[in-house]
Amino acid sequence: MARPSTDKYENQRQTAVRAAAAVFAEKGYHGSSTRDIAERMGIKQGSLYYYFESKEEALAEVCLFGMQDYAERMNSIAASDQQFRAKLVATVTSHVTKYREKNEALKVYNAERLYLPESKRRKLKQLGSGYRQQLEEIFKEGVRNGAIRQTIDCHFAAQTVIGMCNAWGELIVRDPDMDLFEIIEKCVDLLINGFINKAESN
Amino acid sequence: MARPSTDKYENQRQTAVRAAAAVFAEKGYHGSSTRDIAERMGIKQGSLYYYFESKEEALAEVCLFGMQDYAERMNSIAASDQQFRAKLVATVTSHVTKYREKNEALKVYNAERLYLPESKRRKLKQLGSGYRQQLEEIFKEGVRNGAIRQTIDCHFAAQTVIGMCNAWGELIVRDPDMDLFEIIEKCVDLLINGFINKAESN
DNA sequence: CATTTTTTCTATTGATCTATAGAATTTAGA
DNA sequence: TCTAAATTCTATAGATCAATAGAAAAAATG
Repeated sequence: MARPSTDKYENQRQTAVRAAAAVFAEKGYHGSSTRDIAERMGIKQGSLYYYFESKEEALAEVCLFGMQDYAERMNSIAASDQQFRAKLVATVTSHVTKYREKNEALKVYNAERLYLPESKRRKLKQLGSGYRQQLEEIFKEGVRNGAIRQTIDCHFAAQTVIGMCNAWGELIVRDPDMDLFEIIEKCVDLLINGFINKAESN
Repeated sequence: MARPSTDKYENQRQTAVRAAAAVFAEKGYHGSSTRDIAERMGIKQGSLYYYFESKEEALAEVCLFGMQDYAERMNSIAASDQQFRAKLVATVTSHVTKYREKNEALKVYNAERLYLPESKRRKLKQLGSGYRQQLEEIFKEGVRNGAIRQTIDCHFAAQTVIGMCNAWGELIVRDPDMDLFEIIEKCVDLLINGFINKAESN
């Protein structure tokens, strides 16, 4: 039962995680069979259990894979020495770009992670709320140095940015031809300036 | 096989749709069994088929139930004689409030509708894109009469508002204690004004 | 080449699930 | 009350699925 640590094993396991991500993204966790996953990577159903202890473990791995460096990137953005606006651009870019890169895994994280039992979700929760908190800090800093309004609710702001990025991420996954750069630009413009026509504003 | 049209039948069918909505919302379509649904309404698994031809039909009904008057309400908002801002407030209010009212059904519509076959999704698609188009029209009108900037991409704007409302809807469903009014206010404020501190803006 | 380790396969178990058929029960109408 | 219709139940067929055990094949090692 001990896992070999050969190169081939690690490679195949990575392949398995990606295959699971693709299948889960398409059919949902409960709608996918272990047979689907195995077939996608060119092995038989039973052989999959050489790489995963259970289907549930596969889901956990996919979610982690989808979340990981995404959370790490936020760490470096938050710690960086940029202006508020630059940090916001970096956040949205990082978030939305992830959907293009490992599109399936992040989608699975958002849509299916709640089916994991508490024990397997703990680490994910940590990553997720760490992400949100750091984004919140960016907003708090923005308030402090006057980049954004004093009245902004930073918790609300962070949740909204995440929600907006996820919503566009979904659309991006479904339509690979979409222009990422354009979307990022427009999202940031909306977040900073709103839709209002200042010339007419009271 | 013909369906009775007694009051009791209609009532029980409605009960069945709501039960299905609740179960699908909690466990997902594929994660739910017809037994779960039947049990929730206090009948046996087999009896459920007196009200639905198939599990899939149940999903279609739930989605329709979740979308219907939600789309209708948008019709009347778009047709109304209000200013841009009022229409935006009405839209966000209507959208977010729906999540509180029939919370499960709308969540199911968003998360599970793609599992329906084309044939059963056609009507839903119509409702959905009708909704988006009317929201787009509201923005176009706003551009025309100068309420919002000329440079706003109305398609982007509509998608973003929908995405933002859905994201908050999800959070609202998960936390029943959330203050709807506050969220609506903040969403609209963000959409109109952005986060920027105008006093400092260049 | 011989042997050990790694990887994949086959075959199967037991569970669960959708859907159907027909019996039993309840309700409504004459 | 008697009868017909409506509603629910029981029982089961047929299919699929996750997971396991052990054989077979492939790859690595000496």
